[in-house]
Amino acid sequence: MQKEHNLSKNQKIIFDLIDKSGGPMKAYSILFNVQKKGIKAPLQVYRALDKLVEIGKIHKIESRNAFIACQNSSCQVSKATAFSICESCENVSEISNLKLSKYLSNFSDNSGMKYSKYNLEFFGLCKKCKSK
Amino acid sequence: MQKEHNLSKNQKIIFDLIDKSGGPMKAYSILFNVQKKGIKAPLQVYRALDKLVEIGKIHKIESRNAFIACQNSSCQVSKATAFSICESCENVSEISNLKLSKYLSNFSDNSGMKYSKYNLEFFGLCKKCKSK
DNA sequence: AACATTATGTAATAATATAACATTTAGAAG
DNA sequence: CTTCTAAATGTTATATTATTACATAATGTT
Repeated sequence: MQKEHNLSKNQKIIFDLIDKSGGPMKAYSILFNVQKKGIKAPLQVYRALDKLVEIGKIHKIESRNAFIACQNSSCQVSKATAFSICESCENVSEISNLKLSKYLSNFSDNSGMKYSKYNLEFFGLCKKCKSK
Repeated sequence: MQKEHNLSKNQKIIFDLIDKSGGPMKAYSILFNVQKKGIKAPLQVYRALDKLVEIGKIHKIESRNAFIACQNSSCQVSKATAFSICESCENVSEISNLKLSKYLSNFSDNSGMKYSKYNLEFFGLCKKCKSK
């Protein structure tokens, strides 16, 4: 069960925007979109983003400097994320594949490192873009 | 076998610096370090980095905006990369694990996407930092 | 030699992200 | 319900990362 976090005003505005967009959004595009709601400075956006990432409501797509709403309701915190990214249309979706997440969460090598988190990004062409 | 690319002057200067550093380096830190060799502008650095990434001599650590020399001589191009990152000391190493790379290269789901590339970043504490 | 491709040089600027400081709000503890 | 603390907000300035645009030079190919 996902713990219910009471989002603050700015956090809620920004989460709702990203969630409704259905895809990845960049920080300054978020800023532009929430200025009418009184959020005027980059830092206000980044602070909300940081918190939303921390509690697992959104994830950062590192290769794109963009943020997407978590599409996996069972994901309490962002400690094991996997995405598929179309290099043509830039569509992003979160992969929820139990076998994959188990495999990666249990991965260990001989480095002596204990892995507590991972992020995986797959790249390719989506169905639509392939057939063009 | 890795194809021998004849690196240009700037590419060679920048690759040698990253390679000798033994770890990840950031673009503007690279710039600072090569100014005495006549490379004066960010763009000169980014152009060399782009090319070096393209031919697989270096990889970008997306979560850190940093670049590291490829530690895997059989890696011709950067299409399948995995790294372990210590969140305390920021040490990064490239993981070369045949089982892992096979598993990920062959991964497919029901999205209809054909994955041609992936990047995986594991986070945790390295041996040294764990014992502190 | 002519051409195409790749690399370089330079200046300006765009895009992404954080530091520092003051104030306010929301919860928890008494 | 008041005192305390942690979290969130507001604001300005600035740091960091990366690209656009345009001119020139070097390299490789036919």
